[in-house]
Amino acid sequence: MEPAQALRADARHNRVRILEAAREAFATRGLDVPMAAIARRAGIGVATLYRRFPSRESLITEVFGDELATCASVVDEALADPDPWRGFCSAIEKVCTMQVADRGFTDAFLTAFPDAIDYERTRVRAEQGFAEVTRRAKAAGRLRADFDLADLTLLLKANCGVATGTSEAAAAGSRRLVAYLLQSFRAEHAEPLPPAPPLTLDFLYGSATVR
Amino acid sequence: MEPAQALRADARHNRVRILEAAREAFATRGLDVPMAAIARRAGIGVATLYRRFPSRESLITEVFGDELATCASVVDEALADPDPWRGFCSAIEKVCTMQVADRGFTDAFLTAFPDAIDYERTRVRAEQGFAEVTRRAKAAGRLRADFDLADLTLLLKANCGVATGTSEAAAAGSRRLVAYLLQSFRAEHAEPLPPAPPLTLDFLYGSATVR
DNA sequence: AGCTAAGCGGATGGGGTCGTCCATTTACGT
DNA sequence: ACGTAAATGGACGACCCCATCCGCTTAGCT
Repeated sequence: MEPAQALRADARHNRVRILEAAREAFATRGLDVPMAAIARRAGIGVATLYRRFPSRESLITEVFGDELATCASVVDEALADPDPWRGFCSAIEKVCTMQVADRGFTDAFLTAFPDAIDYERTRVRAEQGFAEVTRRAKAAGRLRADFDLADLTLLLKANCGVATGTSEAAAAGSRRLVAYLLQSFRAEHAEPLPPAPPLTLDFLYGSATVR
Repeated sequence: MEPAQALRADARHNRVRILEAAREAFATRGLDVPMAAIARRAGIGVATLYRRFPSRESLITEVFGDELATCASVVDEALADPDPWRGFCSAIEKVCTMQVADRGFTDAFLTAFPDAIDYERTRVRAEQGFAEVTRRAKAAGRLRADFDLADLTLLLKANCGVATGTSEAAAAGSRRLVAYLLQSFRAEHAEPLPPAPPLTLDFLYGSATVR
């Protein structure tokens, strides 16, 4: 993942400064913050930034690799919870909180990364873990049987819509939305639903691609 | 609203072509489609566009005035329905469908218009009408008592998040989200919720302002 | 038909971002 | 201490978008 071995000491140092700056910048200004702004915040020149990360995408991938890993660990925690339903709920709540806190993270979920292998690998791992959480929660009779994995995407995208701005109000909105939806996800009193959207790429990512 | 009287015939003609082109462009490409693209689609020069609508905002206001009026009439239909709950549900379903069909409409809901009076007036009218729908649905014992008007905004914003792209999948997602939420809104089996977000401006509009 | 003001659209300047090039600086092995 | 290759950063050209200016065209009245 990191060919950062052969780098000279100063280059290695700058590399982490770039990543810190990018994380901050993405979090507060979203994914399309100018590259120059990131460079300035890191206290380096634009050229250095471009040499280290040839495309904006590679930078994003690197930055959100960590946060995606956090997602995966959230799923692992959910799997470790003896109560499948509680695990299910807290996993969703945690991820949604992360989304609200970080605007770039929100965007990253909506954006297609044609060739970010590591990224995609972790994502798939988290997804499969969550599928297992789902399976258990259904088996325990707490999660409605017609819950579809696409409903997770649905919830995340809905949460994205609520998470505009980083204000406290957005956080409150997100909490409430999640509470509403979790209530609907419960097996008790479940009523028929329209079919889940197919989990195609253009639903996952809208039609957005990073430039 | 329309000082289009004193215009020469050709100018009047071009004005409607601009509006048509703008409606299409906003619907398919979102609110920040280049002005030049609108002009080209309308088959006129940029200058003409700017003379007729000095700011992008004035154009948006004009274009979405109609659609907002449709919203208001949707609310009126809901008020006319003898069954308050059915009115409540169908109003929400209709507006959400509109949002999915028109990307610009979605954006318009998220964007602040500091001085679009007509626009704002209609919006307030629709909002008050919906408040009445809400009151009746609660009185009929169908809508949960702790439903807050901010929950409508919450739902609309959530729906915006789902409505990226104009694909059929987005429509299916929206329908399912709405079904989930309407189920949670029902009075029966309602459970405690975290507090509703305050209906402040920065929640309504994120921190977005049209440029 | 002819006049005039309204209307038109291309060209243009100003601002902003992207991504590269190259002269200069700096780390690090000897 | 010194030489070399790695690393740096500012300047630059290309592109895109906004919004205005100005010389030309045309509708509509008499």
